[in-house]
Amino acid sequence: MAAPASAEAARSRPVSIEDVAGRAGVSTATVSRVLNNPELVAPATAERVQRAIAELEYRPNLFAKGLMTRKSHVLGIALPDIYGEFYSELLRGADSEARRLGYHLLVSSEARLNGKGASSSLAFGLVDGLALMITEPNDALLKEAIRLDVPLVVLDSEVKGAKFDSVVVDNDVGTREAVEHLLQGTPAARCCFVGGPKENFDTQARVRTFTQVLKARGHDVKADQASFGEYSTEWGEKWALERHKAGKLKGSAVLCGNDEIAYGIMLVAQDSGLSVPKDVRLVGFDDSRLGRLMRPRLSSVRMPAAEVGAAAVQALVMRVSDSARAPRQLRLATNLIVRESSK
Amino acid sequence: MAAPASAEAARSRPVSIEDVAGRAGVSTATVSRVLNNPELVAPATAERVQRAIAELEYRPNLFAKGLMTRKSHVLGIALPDIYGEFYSELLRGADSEARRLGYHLLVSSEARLNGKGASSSLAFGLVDGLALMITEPNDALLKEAIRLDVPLVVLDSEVKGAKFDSVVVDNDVGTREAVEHLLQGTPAARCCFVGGPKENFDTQARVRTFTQVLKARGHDVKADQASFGEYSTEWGEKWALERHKAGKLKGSAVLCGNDEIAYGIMLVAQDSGLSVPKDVRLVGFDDSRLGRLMRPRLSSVRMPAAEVGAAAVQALVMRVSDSARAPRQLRLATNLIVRESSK
DNA sequence: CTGAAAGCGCTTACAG
DNA sequence: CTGAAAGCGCTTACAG
Repeated sequence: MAAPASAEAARSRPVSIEDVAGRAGVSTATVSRVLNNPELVAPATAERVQRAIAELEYRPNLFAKGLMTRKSHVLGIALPDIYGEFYSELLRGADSEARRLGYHLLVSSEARLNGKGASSSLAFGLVDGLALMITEPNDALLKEAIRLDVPLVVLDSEVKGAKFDSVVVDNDVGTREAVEHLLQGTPAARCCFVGGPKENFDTQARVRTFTQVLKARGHDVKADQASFGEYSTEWGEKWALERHKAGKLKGSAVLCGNDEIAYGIMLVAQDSGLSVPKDVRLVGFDDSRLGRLMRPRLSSVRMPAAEVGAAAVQALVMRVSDSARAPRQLRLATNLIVRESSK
Repeated sequence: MAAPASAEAARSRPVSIEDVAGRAGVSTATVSRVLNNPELVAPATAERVQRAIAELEYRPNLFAKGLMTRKSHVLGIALPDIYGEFYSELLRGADSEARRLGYHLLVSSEARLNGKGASSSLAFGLVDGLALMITEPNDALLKEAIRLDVPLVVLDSEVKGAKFDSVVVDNDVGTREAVEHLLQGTPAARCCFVGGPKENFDTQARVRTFTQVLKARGHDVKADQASFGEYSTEWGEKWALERHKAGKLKGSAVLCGNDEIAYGIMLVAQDSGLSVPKDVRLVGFDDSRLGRLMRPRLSSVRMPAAEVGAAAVQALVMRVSDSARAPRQLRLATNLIVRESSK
């Protein structure tokens, strides 16, 4: 009564539920029940079916299943880019949470909708829900996502009064901690913010808080105290070089848009014979591995990247089972981690 | 004759091909042809159908489609981990190639099959093919992948006489270049290899070449010339510290398993008052961003990560359309990039 | 506890 | 060039 060595290889088409039913001497309905609602089936019958499944190495056709259930157990996640630790961490957090909940992740790493709009980067099908990260204004992309008509959670971008969930990082807390930390020991007039792209939501939130905190101390932020560029070491170097030429680098305390920018500034400072943190105090953003590798070690505002990914997946899964659920805005805190670069 | 504002929202179930057929006054077969083989349909008819599709905002049900075509246009990619630039780059390369070819990527970032085997991390369904990265011996995982019975391409791992495609990096070329480069200026007895985990396929390939090249110069590699640990800065620091204590760091030329290890060694060397490259010459592996950020800038062997990802996707897509295709082994070259750390 | 049968939304010979 | 109809492999009321 042993099964043929390779049941499946012998036939032309894959083993179907019908084959299993035949072998177990039951109807396909019963096989289906064994798979999905075993409590409805008599133990003895169930066991017979299970044996047939094992012997035939049956694996359900998920297309047929999805056609009935309208569920794929696949979630889409669309990121503007996949580079850098933040995205890796976010993806990892999302993936492990998805796995835990019985889902898989369909990843798009270039969801940018480059101008033309034609590139329909979200041409997902088969997904039960979509997590979309939007870091800069991009209405076209958001509209496209909404048109997909699946549960949607937007990351990093706040849309007031939206009909979908969102998960954002609360830049405010961490930024405030960082600025107040820098203010201890450096006068407000010598504190600077060196951010990423001006349109970037995070950059905007951070500079806003930076400005507020200084203002609360009675200091109006001057034009040259807040600069915008990109999230790169090069931009940090450029800023530091100019600042140094103007004779204003020494004595500054700088909050950087990310750790790479901080690294660029640190390199220039050190090359110029300035000591970090004695002459220049530095705080980065992201708490990346890079920051821990620098010497002096970089103080940095931690972003809960993995948590963002996991929260997005959770929100999506909740909504899949309860589409009436009220839209939720989740805000995850950031926090300052002080290391040597700003002591 | 304008379409209702929101055709889909009005009904309970989504728009189907039947709705489109009704509106355009044709059969569902014709609608299907317009979608998949427009050249079989009269232009006037096709246009009428297209209009109906647009008005109703029809989007095909991919489950039903897949049930017939047995194609999802989704490719699985399973990595042991998702951390680090190598994986990010690989994923990015794979994703953009997939997009170009009309596919999507289902990503699993923890394909490790931790001992128990139970964790069936490859529980992919719905995929047309699977790219699986295996960096250390893991027969259970490979077997599981084979049992999935979809086109398979294995990354980073060579399986002789296998029935599936594989894409590997040719460590040999780059390693050879690197060792010969170090040998110019440093005697063979003072050249070292500091690798990652001993079981790691890349580590093994590299130490093999390292040994061969030295042997070709008439030098037998001593036990303390090749060390194994992990791919981390900490391991690099540990190695360098011990080596320094033994008074043997100065004058060494070190080929490191990755850039992080190199960074750890560089930190210790500099802290010990040794100059890189004057007292210690360093070459890393991966040509990561980190390497370019270090000062002195790190020489490194470039790994074509994005190309590996893209090649994997290509192989899979080819095999999806031609399952009779003979298994191919693709080997992508590595190359040394000399910067300041080994001059 | 189990089965017969309808139905999910497509594609594709087969006829015309 | 187009349509009627079968069929892909499941799930799920509905009966019994």
